[in-house]
Amino acid sequence: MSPQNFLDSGQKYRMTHQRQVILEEVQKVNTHPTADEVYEMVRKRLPRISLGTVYRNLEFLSTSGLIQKIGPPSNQMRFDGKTENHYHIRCVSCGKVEDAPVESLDNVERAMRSHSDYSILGHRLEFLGICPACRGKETSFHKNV
Amino acid sequence: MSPQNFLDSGQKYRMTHQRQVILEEVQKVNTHPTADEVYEMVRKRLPRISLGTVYRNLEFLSTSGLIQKIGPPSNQMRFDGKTENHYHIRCVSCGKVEDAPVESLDNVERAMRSHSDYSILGHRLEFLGICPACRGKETSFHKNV
DNA sequence: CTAGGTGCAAATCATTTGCCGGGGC
DNA sequence: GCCCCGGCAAATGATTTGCACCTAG
Repeated sequence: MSPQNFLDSGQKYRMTHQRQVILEEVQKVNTHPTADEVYEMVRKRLPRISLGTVYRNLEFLSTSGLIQKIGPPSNQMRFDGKTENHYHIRCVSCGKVEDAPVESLDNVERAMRSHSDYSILGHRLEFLGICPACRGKETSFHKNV
Repeated sequence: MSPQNFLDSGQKYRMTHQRQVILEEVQKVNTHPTADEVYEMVRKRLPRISLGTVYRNLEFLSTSGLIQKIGPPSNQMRFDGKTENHYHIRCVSCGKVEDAPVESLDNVERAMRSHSDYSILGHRLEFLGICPACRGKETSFHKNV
């Protein structure tokens, strides 16, 4: 990947200094920081950077595949009347959530119990995909991811 | 479970009309509605209900185990410098996120591909637990869950 | 010169909370 | 009467966006 034009899309994006620093800071730690924490880290090197820029660039970097977003696939909570443990699949295009036809991963959770020093309370598995209704409809993804 | 006192904790909580209606509406559908959607659904039966009440009762019902919260285990996004597919464990007490020592569930994703009519893009597996540092420290959970 | 980038502040969106009156037991 | 509750509106907290300037190509 060229330093200037690292995306193979047609657009020309620059790896600016701010972007570079944010990327380095996120890669440097293994604490999976929040946007605010990244802001604090970056601010030590770039005191005049703004929180908005950090958000913009974290979004940019994760869209580019250089870093990963963890957690909230959507920022809106959803509720489920079924209380048994089961999994979901979320359409990245329309944000719809349905149940996933997969049996419970009890063995995986059991493995975690022995490999980890955490007290394991449970786990959550979610698939991401495009639902039949959305497939073909859109070229780019909806914001609701 | 008695209709009035359905929690085995010492406290006495009532299954009020609003609570009952919210519970029924969430159980009635399989669309995993957002709080707003629940509000709209419930409003058809209780026009004067407020959004705040819906939020309060969804929280109450999920804490009671009568319904389930899906998605955002925390409402704050986190970022990861590692882009390879890997899993995480989140401490429900302090909100910290670490990598989970579990190999990739390629076979599960492959199974989903054949069982589902979604175009599968990927999956996310997250364990919930209490980290060694937090264990013993607290009796009740931090808000950061 | 044109477009992407940034800093800054204001706006948005989901969610939470304080207040206060009302009803169940 | 006491305490849980619900309606309402204001507060909060994370994230996004509009705007004006700036800078690389």
